[in-house]
Amino acid sequence: MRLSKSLIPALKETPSDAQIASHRLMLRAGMIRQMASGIYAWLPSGYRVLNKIMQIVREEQDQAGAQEMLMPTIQSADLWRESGRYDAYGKEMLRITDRHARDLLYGPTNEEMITSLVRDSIKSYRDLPQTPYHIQWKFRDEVRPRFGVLRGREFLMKDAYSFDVDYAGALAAYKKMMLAYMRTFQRMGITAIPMRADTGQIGGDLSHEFHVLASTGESGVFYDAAFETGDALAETDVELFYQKMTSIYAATDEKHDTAQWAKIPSERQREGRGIEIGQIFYLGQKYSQAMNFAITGADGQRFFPEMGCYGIGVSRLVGAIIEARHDEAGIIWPDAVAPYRAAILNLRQGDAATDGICENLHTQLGADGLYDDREERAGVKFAEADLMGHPWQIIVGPRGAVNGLVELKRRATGERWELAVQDALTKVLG
RNA sequence: CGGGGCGUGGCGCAGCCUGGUAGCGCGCUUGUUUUGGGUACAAGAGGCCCCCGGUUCGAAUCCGGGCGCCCCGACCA
Repeated sequence: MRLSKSLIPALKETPSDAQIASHRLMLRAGMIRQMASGIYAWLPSGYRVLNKIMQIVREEQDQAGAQEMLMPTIQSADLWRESGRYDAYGKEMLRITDRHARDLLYGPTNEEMITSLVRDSIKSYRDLPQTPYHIQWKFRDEVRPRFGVLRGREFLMKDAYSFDVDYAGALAAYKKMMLAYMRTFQRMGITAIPMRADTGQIGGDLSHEFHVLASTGESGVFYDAAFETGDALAETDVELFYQKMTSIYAATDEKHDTAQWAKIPSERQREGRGIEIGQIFYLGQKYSQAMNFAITGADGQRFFPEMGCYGIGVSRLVGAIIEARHDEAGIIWPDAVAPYRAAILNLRQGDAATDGICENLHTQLGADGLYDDREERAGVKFAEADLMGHPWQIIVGPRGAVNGLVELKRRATGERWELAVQDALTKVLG
């Protein structure tokens, strides 16, 4: 992409209504623009990040045996009356009336809908287990939206739902999903920690929240340093993984148990702040019962399937990753989710040598390269590249260009190398 | 939902108290300059001063009513 032709409106000054780092940086880097309170438009570079995150989530869900589908954003109130949640949900639910005066709502979650869908098509225990998921926009009419995409009203979420014949099956699904979540977050270059959680409005009695460590996080977290080593993640057997993962202490401040905490050697005690980016729940038969989803078992008797639900805040992750990965100059994208893998900075636009090298690099990098071909001073290009946080900057100036050399800069570490064009490219692509 | 604050060119703000033909910085356009960390000079373009009503000879400014947005708290993926 050529920066001169892109819709990536970077801002030199900070918009006054952005309080925290990720919100400020997303606005300044031209990733998003607010369209209404808690509602954002995703501009090209922000949308690229969103898509990369979505893709990683998708791959890991598929890997865990879940099947992708897509449910609508608008739901019928009748569906929610079946479970009793239409009245229970409160003002966070955005209620809509259509021209025929029928009650609709913009979905805040999809338990009712998926249960009804599965109920209508699954009639035998032989068809279970099933784990459908989708990645769709949700709406919760928060009293007070804030922090940009971390706490918007409209947000993109991956939600999966498992249906099993018995508790053992549901538990196996739960464990498998926890493993998939940890792999998902690891691939995105962030440290996430699963913590025992309340089940809140969703229901059920077994639940974990996943928190990204970030100094600006909303909740205080306490955890055992054993999480930092990543040993448990190397475990490929689901049972062993789950055992290891859940035997290490980790809790948010609400669920912090000081007696348990005291048993951990002090040199391994870690306190910090976290942002919740996902939560998994064992639901039991709450919804299958409420919505009369019964099927015939091997013994010929009718039974209610055991359910679980599993959410990841996809749009929130964009903000959470930035909270965890930024400095005074701007964002520091992990390679896997960066909008562009490398920026090509032409320091002397119009110079035959620099133009030639830049065009060549731009072609070879394809869609993952962002070419700053604007008629701007070097300082402007440096500052903006740091702000946008590309993992690599390929700096092409007239001094090196005559000898076929460019400077490669790694955003995360500040390291620089003077390299031949092809060597720089190899390093970036490697 | 309680408490506080703000709406003035794209962005950040001043002007409002004490009514009198709308201003600054950044950005944008053109030219010159500069050429490896947000360059300098010059000339320009761009505004229903959030909306509606009232007071007044005259309202960005005073009064009333709306709407929007932000911050603190309670609440939440």
